Amino acid sequence: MNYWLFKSEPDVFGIDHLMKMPKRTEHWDGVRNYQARNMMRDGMRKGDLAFLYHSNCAEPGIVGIVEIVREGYPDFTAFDPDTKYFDPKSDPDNPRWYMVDVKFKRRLERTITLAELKEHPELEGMPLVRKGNRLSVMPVAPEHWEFILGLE
DNA sequence: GCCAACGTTGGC
DNA sequence: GCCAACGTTGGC
Repeated sequence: MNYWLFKSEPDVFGIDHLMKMPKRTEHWDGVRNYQARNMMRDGMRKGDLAFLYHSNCAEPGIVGIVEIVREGYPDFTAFDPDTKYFDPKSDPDNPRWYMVDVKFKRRLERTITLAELKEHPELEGMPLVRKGNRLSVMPVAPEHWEFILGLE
């Protein structure tokens, strides 16, 4: 089992939106970064767990846990000119972008803020706390996963 | 709203 | 293949 982290903007699609979806499940579309794409297409397995992180908001931080319930498949929003994720270079016969389905597992008892995560030398290796990090999907080392849950 | 950091694009 | 220009992300 592997651990991951998904960023989302709570104003666009946050944990409150996910909780209200049918089966509390939604496809994680719109990722348009090759590193992130590779992780969703090749790395994530059914049953893997991931932190849900809220970015671009008053209190950026980890707010909950989701589970991967469907492994990588083509991101169909790339084929639809009516969506803002449309990418004419993604061919349905050779899709450029992939997504997974995630299911709400639980909220954390409190938001573990980015500021707090940065205070712990144990987490220095995390891409999330590195300056200028812009990856919207990233792996979480098991020891970091456990450590963060211990902060809850 | 500012701006640093980053990924992508495209000219050469 | 290099690299400057550009657009975007995201913390503050």
